[in-house]
Amino acid sequence: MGKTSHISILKNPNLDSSEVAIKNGLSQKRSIILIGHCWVEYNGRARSILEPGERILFIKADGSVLIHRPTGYKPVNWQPSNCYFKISLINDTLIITAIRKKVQESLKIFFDKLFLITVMELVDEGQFYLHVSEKEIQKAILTNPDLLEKAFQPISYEKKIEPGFIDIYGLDKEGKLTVVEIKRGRAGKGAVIQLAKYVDAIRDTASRPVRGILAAPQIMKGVQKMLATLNLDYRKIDLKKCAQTVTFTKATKIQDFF
Amino acid sequence: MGKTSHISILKNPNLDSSEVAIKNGLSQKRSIILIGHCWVEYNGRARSILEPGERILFIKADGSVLIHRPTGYKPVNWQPSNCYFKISLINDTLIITAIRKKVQESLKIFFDKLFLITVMELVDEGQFYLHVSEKEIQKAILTNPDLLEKAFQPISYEKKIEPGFIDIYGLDKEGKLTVVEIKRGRAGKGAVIQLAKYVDAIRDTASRPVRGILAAPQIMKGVQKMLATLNLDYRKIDLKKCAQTVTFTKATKIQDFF
DNA sequence: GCCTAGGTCCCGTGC
DNA sequence: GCACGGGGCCTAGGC
Repeated sequence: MGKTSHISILKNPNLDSSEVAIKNGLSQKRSIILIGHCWVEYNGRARSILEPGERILFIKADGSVLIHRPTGYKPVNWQPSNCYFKISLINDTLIITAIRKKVQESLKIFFDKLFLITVMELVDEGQFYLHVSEKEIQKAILTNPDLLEKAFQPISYEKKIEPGFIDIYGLDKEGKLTVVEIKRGRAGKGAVIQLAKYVDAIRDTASRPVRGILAAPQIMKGVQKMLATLNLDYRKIDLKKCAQTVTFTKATKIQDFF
Repeated sequence: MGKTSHISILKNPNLDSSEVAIKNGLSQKRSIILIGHCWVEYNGRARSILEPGERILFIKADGSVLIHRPTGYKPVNWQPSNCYFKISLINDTLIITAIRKKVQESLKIFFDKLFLITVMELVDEGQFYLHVSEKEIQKAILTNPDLLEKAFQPISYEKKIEPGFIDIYGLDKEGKLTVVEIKRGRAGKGAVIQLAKYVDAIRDTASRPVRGILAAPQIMKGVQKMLATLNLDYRKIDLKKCAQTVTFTKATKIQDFF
């Protein structure tokens, strides 16, 4: 039995002490990893049987369950989060049952030998970002203007005018002057006001028709209406495609991408 | 350092010995679990950043990678099987890079603290059996066509036509050409569209009347109406009878499933 | 390599 | 609650 500030370990535990350790871990909402020899039955939307073998069982703090074989990206059996557990020890077999209530589904794991039990309390407050920055969206659109709109032609970017900088300035497919305001996340009314300001400024100096486009992956409630009132457009931006464009151009330029 | 016949464990290892253990584990095609404090960068089809926190890194013997946070069914970052690795130790940071060659993608995991390293050789030869899959329903209907409809005669299955594959193709009791689309769960509008697509394709090539049947245990709201509009039929599938049919033919013993 | 389709898909979003 | 679409979907099967 080893112990750190975060982790308790049991090596080659007998099934009795395993039962205790698992029950304690579950009641304390810890994450648990069991490595051992087991077989599995699943009953629910479908049914499955997994014959005996050595696997890794991972029970997370939120009640999700994963059973992993030594190969393959996917767990062979699993249960999504928020399931509850029953632990029992019958005839030298430790039985862990994970039950989902919403969808009537149960997963039964039978262990006859455990090699290692790890019970952890992991502290993980880090944010996860699946994204590209506003600069990268800009770069992606400049590289591949179709990401904004078919046949768009950029003229300049970060163009300085009186009220500030225009993200992208160009011509649409009909040759109309166009101001593009980019937002990385869900665009709100502030973005619309910013765009309207630039469009007005350009219209004043150019004294010819000017289009305004709000480019963002999403817009907030009511923004569509506001845009319509001000006669501005919204173009949905596909962040994934932007990421691909940026990554690709970067990778071809910078050798040591990998 | 503890050791069983299958498993090597390092508790609170320093980064130097971690580097050695991981390199050895990889070269011997073992499965490796790392528990520690890390941050992650992913670059490929999309891009992501995961800020520092305590997680579990799981590298499988086939070169698949999973990074799990303390909650959630899915790994926060991952790499499918067959990727290769680079391990380096720079400025008190252990960097594990997992690279996919087919799709140009890289995953970088940076550890500044490791709590536990587990290196395993898991022996897992057990077979996995999944029942009540779409394939099984298909097999059941082919074996006993009455499960679909009285006097139905299958001609072929997985028949390739222009838009895709027809699950079952046959003749109904009146000898009319029939396309069957099978769904294992509750069939939605997507299934109807799929069916309609195949029926149209067959009608074009056969230039005679063609029936379309959606075969599923249940259908979603509005699907019945959609089918009626498109002049397609629905046949409710009894999963229990399908399972029995397949069980009998395969002579596998799956008692009290239902 | 591309395309097609299934999945115990899971998961978010909108109704 | 149900229905629908997206995912770094993954994976298997054809061509």
